[in-house]
Amino acid sequence: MSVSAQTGPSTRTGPTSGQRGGYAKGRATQQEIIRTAILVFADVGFHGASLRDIAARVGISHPGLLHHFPNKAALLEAVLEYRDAVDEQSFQEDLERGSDYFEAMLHLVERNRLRRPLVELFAGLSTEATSPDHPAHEYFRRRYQRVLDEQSRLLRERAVRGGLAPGVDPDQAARTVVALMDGLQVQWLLSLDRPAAERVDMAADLRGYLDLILR
Amino acid sequence: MSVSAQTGPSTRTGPTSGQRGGYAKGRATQQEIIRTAILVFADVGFHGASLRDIAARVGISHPGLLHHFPNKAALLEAVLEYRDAVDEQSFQEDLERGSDYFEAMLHLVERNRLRRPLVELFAGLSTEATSPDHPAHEYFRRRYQRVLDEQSRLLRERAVRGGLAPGVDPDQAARTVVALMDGLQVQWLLSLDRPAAERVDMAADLRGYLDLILR
DNA sequence: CCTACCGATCGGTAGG
DNA sequence: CCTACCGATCGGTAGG
Repeated sequence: MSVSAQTGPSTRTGPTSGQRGGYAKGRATQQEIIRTAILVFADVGFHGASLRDIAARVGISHPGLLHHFPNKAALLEAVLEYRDAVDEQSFQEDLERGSDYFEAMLHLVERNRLRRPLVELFAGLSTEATSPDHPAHEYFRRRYQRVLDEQSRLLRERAVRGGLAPGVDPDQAARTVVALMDGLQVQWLLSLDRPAAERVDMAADLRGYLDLILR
Repeated sequence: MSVSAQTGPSTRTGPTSGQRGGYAKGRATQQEIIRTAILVFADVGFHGASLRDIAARVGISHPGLLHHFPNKAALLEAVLEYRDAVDEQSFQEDLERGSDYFEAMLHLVERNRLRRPLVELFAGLSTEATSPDHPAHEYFRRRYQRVLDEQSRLLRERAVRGGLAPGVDPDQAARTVVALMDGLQVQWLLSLDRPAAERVDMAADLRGYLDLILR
């Protein structure tokens, strides 16, 4: 898992394709650090996490971890980029399979049910990072800007085609959709203490709102 | 608070009413610790906060702080109780002044605009505390249970009087209202970087949703 | 010269 | 409430 030599020829660019073993092992270790950091950050937040804990779970020393990521903030950045890449990939694949945008959003929310650590991570960091001096502040500021802009654009497009219920403001609806997804994550995470039948169904509740505003 | 010997006859509960000056100064210090702790917890979260920092801002040593609150979790509890008391008081006063429940909710959200540290605190802690071993986990579990139950009850009452738009499920709407308030807080906090005119108006967006489901 | 780390330790801080 | 500390652990860096 953390040791996969990969010696064969490769057409890839970057350090992945070196001769004599290349950096493949290093990349594999980085991936495992990122996956482990997601679990730990999700559990105790960025401030609460210790590099020693993350490193120990991976089976290396914490200076070993710092060889791959120069500091804690750099690790956080890699984690956020990883999360975005994972989401963006499956979302795009969904769109290419013919889903419309809001369907793809609902599928994304449904997939999140199987990725509790990622949800915990994102929910926790997005609130931690509202502090202007948090290392992920800029990341989240830009992320929300981007997501809200895209959401507004889509709803305005629908509005001109008559796809919005009367009286619905596209910008307000965009903020509401995003807020709803964030807020439902908290309720869903808290509901995981309860039996499966009583848990919050994030996709169903989001669909409930979309049914109110789309037509 | 956790150790109140209470030997003399007193009609009041707690150490507030001692003779010879009593514990008034101690209570004042406790209040200042709580108010300072709100600022610090809001800024860096529970895990990120240090008792020495809070104590220093109050002007005491950190063992001095621990004289008032036996540990970090106890301080957090006091902070949460303080927040609830503040909110509950103004909310009830609002209802007594004749506001209906949803009006009072909107007023609460409007008041939050002037209490950024409390909003940061609550937004941050509510996500931190989704982890089952977080010291505030039980508090938030119960709080959401209570708020959602009350919200559902109110919406069901409205439904039987015909006060809900057709097709709106009261339980789902309850979760949506709560999720919306939580999610909008994150967007509002992030929008504080921007000029006042571009900031998220939490009350307006909540009203937008209520207008969709109430009638 | 490279990689992938190690054991030890830096100055400070955690809760108690 | 203070000073004076504890066992441990924090993020980060030294030389090898």
